Amino acid sequence: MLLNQSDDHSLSVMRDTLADRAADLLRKQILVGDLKPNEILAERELSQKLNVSRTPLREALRVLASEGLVAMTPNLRPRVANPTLTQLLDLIDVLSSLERLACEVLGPKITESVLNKLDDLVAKMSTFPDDGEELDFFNIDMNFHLTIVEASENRQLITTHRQYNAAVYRARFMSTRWTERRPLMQEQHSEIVELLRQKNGTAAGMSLKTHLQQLKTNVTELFKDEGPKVSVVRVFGTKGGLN
Amino acid sequence: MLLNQSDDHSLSVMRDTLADRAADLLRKQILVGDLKPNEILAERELSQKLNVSRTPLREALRVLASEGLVAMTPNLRPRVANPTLTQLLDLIDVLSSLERLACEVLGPKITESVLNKLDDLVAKMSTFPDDGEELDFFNIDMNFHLTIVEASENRQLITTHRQYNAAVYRARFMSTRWTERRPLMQEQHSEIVELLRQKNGTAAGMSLKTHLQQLKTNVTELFKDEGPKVSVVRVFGTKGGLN
DNA sequence: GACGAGATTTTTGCATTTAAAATTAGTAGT
DNA sequence: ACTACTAATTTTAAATGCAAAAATCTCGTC
Repeated sequence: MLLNQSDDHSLSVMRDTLADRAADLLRKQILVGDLKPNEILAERELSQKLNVSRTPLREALRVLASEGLVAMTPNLRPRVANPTLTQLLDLIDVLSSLERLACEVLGPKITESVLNKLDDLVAKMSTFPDDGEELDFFNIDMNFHLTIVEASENRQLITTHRQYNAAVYRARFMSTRWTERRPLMQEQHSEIVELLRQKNGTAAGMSLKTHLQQLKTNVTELFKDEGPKVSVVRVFGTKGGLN
Repeated sequence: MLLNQSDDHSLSVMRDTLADRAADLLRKQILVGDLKPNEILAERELSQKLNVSRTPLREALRVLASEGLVAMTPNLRPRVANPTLTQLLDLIDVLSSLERLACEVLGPKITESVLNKLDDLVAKMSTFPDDGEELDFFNIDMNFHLTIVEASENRQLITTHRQYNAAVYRARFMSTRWTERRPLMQEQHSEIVELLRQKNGTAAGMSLKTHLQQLKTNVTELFKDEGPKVSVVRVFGTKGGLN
């Protein structure tokens, strides 16, 4: 939990500031769900837990706010963002577009090594046992999408995709627990790889887009159960975060 | 230049923090070119100019860094980001995708009022005098694209588009100065509106995408002249900004 | 005149402090 | 018991202070 100077002497990490490391750690904790939506992130408390002063922590929180993971309203305590259904659907639409672009860029220039990696992931998914760890299945899915995006080699795309992915992470995780829909998922992945192998990025992009359309319907259904539970928080402006 | 509490008592503005306002102002200044690429943004100096202490300014700079407008490396003075050609082309690809999504969303639900606005902008562009102010022409173009994106009503899309637009702003401005290519531009805009009127978002999206492809070639040519001039700056990691 | 080692100044990173705003607790009144 | 209001407490926003790192300057040397 502490934010110590890492013991390994890897150069790049050394050069990180406390604010950077705090942001990284918090981002991770929000993703995994260690910090739950709507949870209060009081500066003092957090800075003590992280063993940092409030200044770098504040900087980290502000960055996370601009990424949409934290909701900050002036004078109010920051909270972990808690997107509404509409916001989630909007996010997924953009995420779709980004992954679609990745396919289109990747199509013409895809390498054997990437194709092998994708094949491998498809295989892993198809042989995944029904009683396997949910998190493992999720990670396979995630890796599949990430592999495609990273293979695009468009740095901006990769960064923005990472941010959007973070914002819908929980929703995506919940969605993979829908065991009945896993076969369809696996089939769609397989199709995408096939189209990429034919270097048909456009078609692959389309396919990926409809694939993520499924995510939207899943999320919508999930929200019927989980959504109303969460308390609504008062909001002033649309400045920072997902409110 | 100062960052005063605005005199009008509009509620939402009152609630802004100094960091928010500093970020807004700096963002604008970077866009317009008041702060030029690679220019050093020393904390003390800037904070004095803005009449703020270093703390809120630092927070603002960090946010701008996460938006890609400022390049921050630990212990080094922040600079206005100065994207390379590859980065610009990557940015434009993503920008394209975003605007394409806007078209696709907008297509089915477009209203008369939006169509009128777009018609108006196309008209303004077609009657624009050859010796008119370059900035005016640019603003017409900008408004056209912004109108489409905002009409999508996807908040996330609008925000991310704003960020990407900011990052390529200068390049886009330079591109509109290419007077010979303006007629083509105007024609493409007109086509897009026509497709949107037919509620064919997909086709409009495609058209918009090829329209922005033109921007890529323009930027590439512009870089041949302007690019090499700029000094390259040493960089440690890819952490913050566009380096 | 160009170059480089070392001292000096400047600048960032982070902690701490102060002031203002929001939250909470408490109390009186109904 | 419930509300309305006030006082005490907590929390953020912003300014300031200090140590460490980088940039700049000085001055010999070639």
